[in-house]
Amino acid sequence: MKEKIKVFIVDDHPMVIEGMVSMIQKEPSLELVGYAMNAASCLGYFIQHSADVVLMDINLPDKSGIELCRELKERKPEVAILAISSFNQGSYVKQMMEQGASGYIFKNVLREEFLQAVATVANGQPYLNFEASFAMREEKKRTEALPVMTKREMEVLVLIAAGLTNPQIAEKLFVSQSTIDSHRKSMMTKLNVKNTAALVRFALENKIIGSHIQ
Amino acid sequence: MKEKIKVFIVDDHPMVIEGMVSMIQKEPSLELVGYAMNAASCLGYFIQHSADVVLMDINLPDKSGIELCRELKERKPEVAILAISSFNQGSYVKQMMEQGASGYIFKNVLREEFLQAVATVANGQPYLNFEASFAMREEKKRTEALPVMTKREMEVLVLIAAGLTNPQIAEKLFVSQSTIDSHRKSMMTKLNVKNTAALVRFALENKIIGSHIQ
DNA sequence: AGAGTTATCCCCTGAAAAGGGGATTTTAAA
DNA sequence: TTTAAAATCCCCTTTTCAGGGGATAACTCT
Repeated sequence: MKEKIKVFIVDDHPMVIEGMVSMIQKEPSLELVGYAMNAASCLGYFIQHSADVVLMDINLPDKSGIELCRELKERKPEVAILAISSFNQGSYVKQMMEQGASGYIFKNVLREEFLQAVATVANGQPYLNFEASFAMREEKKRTEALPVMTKREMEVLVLIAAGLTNPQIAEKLFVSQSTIDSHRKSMMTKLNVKNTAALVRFALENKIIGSHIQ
Repeated sequence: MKEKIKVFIVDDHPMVIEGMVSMIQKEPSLELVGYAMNAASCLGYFIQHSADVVLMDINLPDKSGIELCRELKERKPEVAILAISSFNQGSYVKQMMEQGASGYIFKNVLREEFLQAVATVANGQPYLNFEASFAMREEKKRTEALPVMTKREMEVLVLIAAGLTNPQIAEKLFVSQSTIDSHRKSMMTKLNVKNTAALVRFALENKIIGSHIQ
């Protein structure tokens, strides 16, 4: 008889853990070796123990799944990581895969697909469910379509969105108004917009600049 | 012996359903009478059957939990609804409670609290977990601190953020430029900002206007 | 060493926005 | 039915923005 696949869970939702545990226990080919509700205790577990597959939520209380994925892979490259996210978080798929995850599924997958995904990544192959690969393609399209802003342009854009005028920005960055004006013009040309309003909106919607509510 | 509490689940995540089912089955005072993965089949169930408590996810594929809550309460006012949300959705707490939900908990509650919540709402009392009531207070503070925009001002703000100039907006709304100018001024006064950039940013961050990526 | 990009600076013009002031009518609420 | 708020319009001035046209040093990549 084949060895059972050793599974470890990191998720901060007891309900989801309970659900995954229940699915795993009903499946003879899988064996639950432990679970954690935050990144720290997950890393703690892997100091002395190991597993074949880690089911990893991308939203954790102490650090992001992306960060945890990177750290775990650094220490335990042989462990396959299957990222599990709530939907509407498609933008993380690309990042997780880049950090070494073997697979990515959404929490709304059916039982069968979930088991399939675990088996696939345990076998060393990648697995993305339909929505995840769709989200990844969309994300790629989106970022590729995005004009490249230079460092300086970003700085200026942030200050524009903060409500500063060109003269104020010029003063803050110790350059002349003409310079700020040039940056502004080149950004408007790149983004194909005609005024400040559209510029700010574009920047916020595409997360070129972070939006923090005061 | 007391009657068991009849529980129905609506959630589109099989993992979460599995988790809740598992918790319910381990608890002798609870009885699972069915589950649905979308709003339509939930409403379908309640045509012929009933339950004491409905565990309702606020993110459903076919309609929002807020809408489903309203409809279900309309037809079955005697059923207690316990809303269950992923975190970072605190803004929905207030709306759900207004639509007749008896309680609201986040998916990261512990098993004990989950069972406590079910028992409480089944008993006719409201139940909010700590995070939910905190989120509700925060949401209230946020919206109360927000200056009140009039209908017309909203319309103008949306068009400003869309990148239209005052003359263009005036043409679109069949009023003079002076009118748009007045609206713009009054908004800037209310929001205490000094230019278009800050105006647009404020509007987007406070979801006064919806942000849709093209 | 040369090509391309980035960052800096300048000129010009006309349009739009910012910031004051005030006024009228319509609508909603008390 | 009075009052308050909202929506409409106009005047004024100054500042900033938008859009064209350039130019030059610095840095990066080949």
